[in-house]
Amino acid sequence: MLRIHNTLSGQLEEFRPLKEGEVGMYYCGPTVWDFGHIGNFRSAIAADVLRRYLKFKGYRVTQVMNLTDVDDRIITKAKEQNKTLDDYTAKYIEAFWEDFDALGCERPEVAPRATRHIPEMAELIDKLEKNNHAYRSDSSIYYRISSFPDYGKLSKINFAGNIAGASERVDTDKYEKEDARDFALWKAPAKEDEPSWETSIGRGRPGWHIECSAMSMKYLGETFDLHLGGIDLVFPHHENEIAQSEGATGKPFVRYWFHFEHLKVEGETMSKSKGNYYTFRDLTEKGFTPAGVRYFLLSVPFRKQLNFTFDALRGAEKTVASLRDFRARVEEARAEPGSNEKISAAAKKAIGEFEAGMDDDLNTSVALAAVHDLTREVNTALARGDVREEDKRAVLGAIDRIDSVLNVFGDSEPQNVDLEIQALITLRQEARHRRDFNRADEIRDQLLERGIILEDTKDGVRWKRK
RNA sequence: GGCGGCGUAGCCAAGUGGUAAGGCAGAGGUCUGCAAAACCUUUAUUCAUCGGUUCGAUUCCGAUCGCCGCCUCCA
Repeated sequence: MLRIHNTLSGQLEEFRPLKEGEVGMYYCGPTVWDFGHIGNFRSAIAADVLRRYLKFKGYRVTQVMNLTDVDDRIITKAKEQNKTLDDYTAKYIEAFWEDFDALGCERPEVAPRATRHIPEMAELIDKLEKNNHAYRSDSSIYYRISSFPDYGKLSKINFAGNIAGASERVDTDKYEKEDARDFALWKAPAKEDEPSWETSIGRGRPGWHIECSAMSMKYLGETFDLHLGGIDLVFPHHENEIAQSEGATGKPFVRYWFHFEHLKVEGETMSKSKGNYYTFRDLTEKGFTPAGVRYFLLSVPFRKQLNFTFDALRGAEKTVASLRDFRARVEEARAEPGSNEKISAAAKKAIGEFEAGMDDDLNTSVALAAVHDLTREVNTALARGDVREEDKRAVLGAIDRIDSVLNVFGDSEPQNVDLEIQALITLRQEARHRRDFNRADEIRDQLLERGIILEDTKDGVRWKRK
C-alpha cells in the first residue's frame, strides 16, 4: 500500500482516496514566462511518476495541471515586447509541452489556464467577501487572514517570531491592508495599459493564489485527494490556497499535500546570476538525451534535494543506454520453449521490490535498484543460454509493468530497417568467416564513422547508433 | 531574527539501533581473431567533527563546523 509524506501532517500516511478507485490530483506547474529550467522538469516528472504509479496501482486518475499565464513577470515581459499576454505566453506554452512530451510525461487530463478562468475566480472572491474573509481597499480586494484561524497549518509558520524579525522587509504597500500578512485576491488596474478584466467584482486582474483555488475546485470538487508542487510553493502559495478554498466552502480543501524538493547544481542553488541555470534545451543541445535527463531527474526520491552535475548526468546516459540494450537483447534472444524457474522468480521479485520502494513515499532509488538487480540476473542467464520462451515473456512483462511508471527504458530501434547497414554487416560477416580480419575491421570502422556500433553476439551481430 | 532540510566511497546517491543498496567512473579477469556488449572479482573497517545514551550508533540526543531552502509570485 502506498504511503506518502503529507506536508499537512508532516508525517508518512497511508494513501486512501476519497472515492474508491479514483484519484483527483492537482499539480501547480511552472509559470510560462521562459523556457523551463531543469528544476521545473524534475517537478513535472515527479508529478508524472506519481500519476503513473497511481495508475499502476489500479486507480483512475484525473490530473489537473496549471501553467500560470498571468503573472507579474509575464505582464512586464509582454509589455516590453509590445505583445498581448496570449501572444507572449503562446511560444513558451508550446515549448513547455514539447519538452514535457520529450521527457516522457503523460499529458494531464485537464490543463486549465488562469486567463481562461477569470469569472470562476471572481465568483470565488465574491463568496469570500460575503463570508467576511475578504475586504476591499482602494478597489483591490484582500484576504483577511485574521478571519481564518487555521492560517499557517500547512507551512507551520510562526508569525510572532517571523514578523518581528522580518518587519523591515515587509512591503511598503501594507498601509492599504488591515494586516501586513493579508494578501491580494484581486488587484485594481494601477495603470491604463495593464491587462485587466471586467468582472462581477469590478475591473482588475487576479492575485496569484486565487487561480489555483478556483481551477482545482472547478475540476476536482471542493475537497480532493492530492495537491502537488515545488517545496517553495508551501508558503505562501499553498497556504493561501487553503485559506481561500476553505474560507469559501467551509470544507477541507486537500487531503494529501506532496511537495518536491529543489535541484542543486554542483552543490549550489541554481540561478541565472550564478550562471548555473540550465534549461532542458540547454542539455539536449549539449547532446544529452531526454531519456537520460529523465532518468537522472527521477533517480533520487523527490522529497530529497538532488545535486545536478554533468558527471552524474553522463552516468545516467550510460545507464539508460544499457537498459534500452537490455530490453532489446531479451526481445531478440533465441529461446527454447519452456521455462526456467529462476528467471520467472527474478522477474516477480523485481516487481515486488519495485513496488515496495515506490510504496515508501516514491523511493525511486530503491525502485531502480530492483531494476538493476533484474538486468544483472537476466544478463547472466542470457549469456549462459538459460533463458526459455516463457521467461522472456515474464521478464519483458516485468519491464513493461515497471516502465509504465518510470518510463526510462526508451524505445528499441528496429534492427532490420536499414538495408544498407545490414548489407555492410553481412559483408563483414563474410570477411570474418574467411578470417580476413583486416577487411572486417575496415567495415566496422566505416560503420563507426557513420555512428554505428557493432556487437558480435552468439546469435549474430547487433548494432546501435551513437 | 523565525522555521525547515542536508552532510555516506572519485562522482550521483539509498538506507538502518546490530555493523554500509544501486548507478557511473577506476583496477583485475572471463568471453572475443581483436573490439564492443555482457558477466565475475575488486574499490568506505566506515557514514562532517566532538561528546552523550546504549550490550551495541552511520542510524537516537546535545554541541560544533559546512552546505541548501522558506519567511521576497523561484519548481
